[in-house]
Amino acid sequence: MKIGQLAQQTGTLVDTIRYYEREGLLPRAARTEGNYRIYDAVHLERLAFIRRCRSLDMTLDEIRVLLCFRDRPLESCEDVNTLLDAHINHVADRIRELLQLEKQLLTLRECCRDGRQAADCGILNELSHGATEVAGPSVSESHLSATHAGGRRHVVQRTQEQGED
Amino acid sequence: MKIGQLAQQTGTLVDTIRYYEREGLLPRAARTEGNYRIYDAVHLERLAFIRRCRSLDMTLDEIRVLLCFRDRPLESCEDVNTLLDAHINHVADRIRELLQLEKQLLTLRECCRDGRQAADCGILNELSHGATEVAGPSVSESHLSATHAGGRRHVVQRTQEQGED
DNA sequence: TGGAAACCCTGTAGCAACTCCAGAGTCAAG
DNA sequence: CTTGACTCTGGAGTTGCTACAGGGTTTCCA
Repeated sequence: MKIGQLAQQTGTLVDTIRYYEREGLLPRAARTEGNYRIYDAVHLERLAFIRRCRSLDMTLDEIRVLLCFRDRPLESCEDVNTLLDAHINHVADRIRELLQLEKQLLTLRECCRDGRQAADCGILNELSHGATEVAGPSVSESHLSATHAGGRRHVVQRTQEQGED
Repeated sequence: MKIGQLAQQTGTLVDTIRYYEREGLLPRAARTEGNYRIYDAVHLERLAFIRRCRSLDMTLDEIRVLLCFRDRPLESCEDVNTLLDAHINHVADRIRELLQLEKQLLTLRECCRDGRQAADCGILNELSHGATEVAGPSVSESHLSATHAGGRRHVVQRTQEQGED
């Protein structure tokens, strides 16, 4: 099958598939005479695996490791467990951070219940004046962060339509 | 004061301060004869404000809006409240997403309690085989995402030491 | 058969919010 | 006068894509 079909079947953008190939997550695809990439069921399986991992918010590096294990089925899978545990810890850490952040924000929000002049706004005053410390890396001292996505703003995976066969 | 001192007092990297200036969050600083930036208490206050907002995980765009209100103290601060409410919602959404993700990961982890061969690893099998759907954008359909930081991996704000005065 | 539509190719730039580096200039102390 | 600490500018790199531009290929339909 061609790249567009693979994209559709896995809910991936064509560009993303090419990106994974560049990154070495997918092997270089064979080509037709016209230089089109062609894929088979093995590719589809592998890409589906990658997408499933991504939907669990794993990094490409983490996925690379998992793929590595898939490719060597005789080795012990202990490191898979370790990796997953680490990932679970990342997520748990981030949840804790965000809960704390939420609390701070709600406290801040309490400072100004109704519309006033900005000069009297409790929120602006609070932020200017600093009950919250400045330097303290309260959030994001672990390797993961960001309430807002880095670089992918509207991730509406709109698999482009291909003529139905 | 010079940029290094400002950096130290706010727990900010020098590069970050210059970046904020480029981005228009800080006004262009006056210069010495030797072309060094010089700052005063007003700059320090403003930077501290920015850093406090950042520690609450606001985007630079959100902060720009808040700074705008600070600069026009006679206007109503209603939009400040609105902005903060929106931000709180972002954070709450993200928490919900991550809690769901955590649950999925823990379920996955249950698939392989002890070290086996990778071929028999319940986790790898589960990921390959897809009880979790592929295409579903379960995580990150809102505009914010990322368990792992986009672009800043270890955000250990190590304010570089300057000779003690 | 011809031409348009739909698909594919490569390469490059952009996002957010920085961080880091090179290569050069400035300044204070010894 | 040199050393070292500090500063400057400009540019590249980070993550995981996404979105072009500017071309080539295939397919479909009249």
